[in-house]
Amino acid sequence: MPAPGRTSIDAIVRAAAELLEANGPDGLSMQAVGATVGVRAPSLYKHVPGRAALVRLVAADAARDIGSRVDAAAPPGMPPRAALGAAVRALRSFGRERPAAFRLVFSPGDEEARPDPEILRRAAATVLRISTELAGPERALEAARTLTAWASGFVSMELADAFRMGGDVDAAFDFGIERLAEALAG
Amino acid sequence: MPAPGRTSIDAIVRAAAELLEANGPDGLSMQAVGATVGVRAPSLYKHVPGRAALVRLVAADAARDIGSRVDAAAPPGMPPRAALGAAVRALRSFGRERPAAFRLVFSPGDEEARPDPEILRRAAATVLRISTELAGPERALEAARTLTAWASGFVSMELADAFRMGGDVDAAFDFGIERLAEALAG
DNA sequence: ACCTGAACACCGTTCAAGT
DNA sequence: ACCTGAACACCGTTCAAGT
Repeated sequence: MPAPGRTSIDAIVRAAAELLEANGPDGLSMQAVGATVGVRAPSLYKHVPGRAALVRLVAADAARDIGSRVDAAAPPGMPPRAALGAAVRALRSFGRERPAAFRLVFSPGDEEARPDPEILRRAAATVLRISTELAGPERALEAARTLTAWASGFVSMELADAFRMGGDVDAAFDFGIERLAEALAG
Repeated sequence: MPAPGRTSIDAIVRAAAELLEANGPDGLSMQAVGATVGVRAPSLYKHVPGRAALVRLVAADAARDIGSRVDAAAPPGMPPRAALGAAVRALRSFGRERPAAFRLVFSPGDEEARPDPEILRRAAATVLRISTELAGPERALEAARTLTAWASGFVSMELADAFRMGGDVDAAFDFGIERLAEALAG
């Protein structure tokens, strides 16, 4: 009769995500995760191969969440300009709710922390659909890249508190949405 | 007669920047920096208050470098659309030459690693000038934020190897430049 | 004035030993 | 099958002692 197992991979990933959001990347330590789920750090290695893999699992969860939020916000059939706004607003909302998780997904550092890009494929498909409707199939990929670069860059800068010249940041976001929609429609 | 000092703050920052680029953030350890400049790790504390401060000095140097490259690429008097292209191309070049330093400046993580935003002010002024010429004084700030978000987002994604759907990434960059120039000109 | 080794408090990770 | 304490190799940082 094997021991029942005092914790689970789900509880571990959840604890890691909470610690990351509460105390930053350094706060996501194996010892802290263990303490949160009620186990010693070495026991975590029965559930996950190491810290890097755990961080990657957190990132993958976040990427899945982003994907389903973007998909839900901009369902097929929505007029493309409205869909563009809804999709990037969903991304921005996620960034504000879970800034540390957002960084994990979109910050280029930490090679091994990045989730499998496949996970963001559904979100990518939605952005590509919107871009096709706006810019036409010939220019869809370039348009999708322009849109994604702007949206992720804007939210990254906002989270980094990089908008320091005053003014209305919400207005700048709306400005970007409008101008990009026009620009991509060409 | 005081000891001459076997190393210097300049040599330390230079060594830290090289280690960061060569071996990533974890490679920038006090011990490795000490070994590079020919001193034991504790001696570094005579020159710099700690690792976090050292990382910040590396980031500040990188930000200064970005600022002067952008300024030099897009001098006053250049037609605004050409200046826009030149400025963002200079940013992209920097990112490709020093990806780790680019991440230090533009990645939202690592609160304490970010350089004083004041350092990027010259570059910000150049972008704001270009944006004013394109979008007019009323919309200059929004336009500058749109442009900066897109450019930094694009380079970040490129460094993260996030463009995985094939196609020509250079063409997508040029597409972004053209469409943004039109969009900001309104 | 600068540099050193030793020490301290933390990491992540491995592993033999327990249940 | 899972959990543990002990151990190992690393960190950053402090500090008394050397020159």
